[in-house]
Amino acid sequence: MRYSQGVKSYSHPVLDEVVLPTVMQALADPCRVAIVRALLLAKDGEMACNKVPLKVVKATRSHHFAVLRDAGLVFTRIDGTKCMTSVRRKEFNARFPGLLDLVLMSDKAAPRKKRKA
Amino acid sequence: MRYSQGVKSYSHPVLDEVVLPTVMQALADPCRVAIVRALLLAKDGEMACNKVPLKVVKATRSHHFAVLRDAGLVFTRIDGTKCMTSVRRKEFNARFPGLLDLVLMSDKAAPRKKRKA
DNA sequence: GGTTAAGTTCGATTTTAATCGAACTTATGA
DNA sequence: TCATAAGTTCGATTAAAATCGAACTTAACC
Repeated sequence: MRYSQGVKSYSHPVLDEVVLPTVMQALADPCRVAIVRALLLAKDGEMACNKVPLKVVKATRSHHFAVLRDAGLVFTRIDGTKCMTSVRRKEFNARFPGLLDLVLMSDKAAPRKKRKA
Repeated sequence: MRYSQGVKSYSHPVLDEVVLPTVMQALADPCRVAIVRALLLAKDGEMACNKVPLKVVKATRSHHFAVLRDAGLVFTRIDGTKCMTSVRRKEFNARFPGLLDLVLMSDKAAPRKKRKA
């Protein structure tokens, strides 16, 4: 299981190496859009994974945060037993201008995509 | 199979009813990003599905165009035996400002997303 | 040391998406 | 009318993602 390190750590990609489809992929899930929105709206700009209101269990939640991290969207720092996550605003805006604004203004619910008959 | 209608027709969603994750989903596939880029760069702004260079067969191609159509990204009109597709630029820019610009500037190849070990 | 709180990882299952071949429609043009 | 070109739809297969429960780590606190 590789917990061998003394301290757990997260790795964050360099944004220049993140490509568009990866980011789109990350934001294709309503759950993750909700996370990013919550973080953007959070005072202090960060929030414990635990505190973001979601209807999924811990494991799934952890997974979604990892996807967002890998897509360069968020930064996570360790704070005792909890981990505080924030949106990499400045960097991300520089790399993908306008995207975060779209997330911010997307307030609607996100029904599962469905083709018409 | 429902080919009963005299003339084949496409339905295009009203953009206000398209939500962000649906669009993101549509653009999460490298193949589809390539299509949108090609259309944006095409002279006359439109192109026959057939003409967009892709490494997939007809059926798959048709599928990708349908996904883009359902996400409100493109408009398809019938022209004899072929169908000309164009990006719904104005409308789409009004609904999701900046997104098309991102697609346009994304020139890199799009490797399949992969988590680090 | 024991307990709890917060996350992570694994393994398995289910869901959703991508892909293709084959059979089909439709319009065009010889 | 027959053939062809351009797409679509179906059915099946494969490949990714989402989701969960359970076992685990790590830090904090008593």
